Amino acid sequence: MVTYNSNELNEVFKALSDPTRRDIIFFLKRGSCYVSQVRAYFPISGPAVTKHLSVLEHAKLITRTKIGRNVIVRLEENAIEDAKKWIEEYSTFWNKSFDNLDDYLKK
Amino acid sequence: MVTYNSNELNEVFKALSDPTRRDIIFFLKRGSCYVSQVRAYFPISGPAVTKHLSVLEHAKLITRTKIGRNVIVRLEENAIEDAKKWIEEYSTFWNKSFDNLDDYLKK
DNA sequence: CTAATATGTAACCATATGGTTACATATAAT
DNA sequence: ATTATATGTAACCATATGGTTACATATTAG
Repeated sequence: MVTYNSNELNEVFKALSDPTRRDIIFFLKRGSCYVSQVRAYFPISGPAVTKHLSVLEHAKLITRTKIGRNVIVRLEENAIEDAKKWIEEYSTFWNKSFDNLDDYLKK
Repeated sequence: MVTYNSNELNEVFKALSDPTRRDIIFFLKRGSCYVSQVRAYFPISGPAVTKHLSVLEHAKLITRTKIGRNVIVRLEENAIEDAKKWIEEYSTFWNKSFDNLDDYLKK
């Protein structure tokens, strides 16, 4: 079975599958910030935010850097490129995809 | 809380989060086919395939068309565009994202 | 008509997921 | 030194997820 799905890509898509995590990513697009700021912004508990950040970090979509008692969260650009490429590859060949159905419908 | 996540977009990302479903999508890129062909190709039970197809159909990534006792499965292109746009928007502004951190690091 | 084929549904199961509260730890402030 | 703040961990819970087997239904073939 041909698969285009590496473990890394799977982590990225899993991470992107939760709307709160996507919101966190967009929140971070405004700029890097402290975990405390993410916690303040989202209407979920602190530990819930920590979990989401851990998922995002594991997928390499963000990094966490401890500075004193604060932790800076920043976006990391490499990982999402894989997902981007996957989707682009998916849509690039789109219009070539229906030959079989067309053949069928001509019968 | 600003959200860029419509229900539709969420369905798409949820659908894409499973590696088997992504494999099904790539399988269908070869061309539209019968459900039976998808069932034959993937090493999971028939009902498992049916479930995956239902998720993909609900996310509007595929359509199912019943022809006699067969069902033709084909990719549908509109839905994934939303996910593509989301990711593109994410990466478009990437390099502008780190001003806050930069400010911090200059201190 | 009867048998075979294609597909989907029902019921069930183990594990994953996303959330919570309570607590631990480390650093900064007073 | 003591208190307050920032963050993460532990334990737990309800629900979602992806899988299975058994069965139902619809259509085609013999």
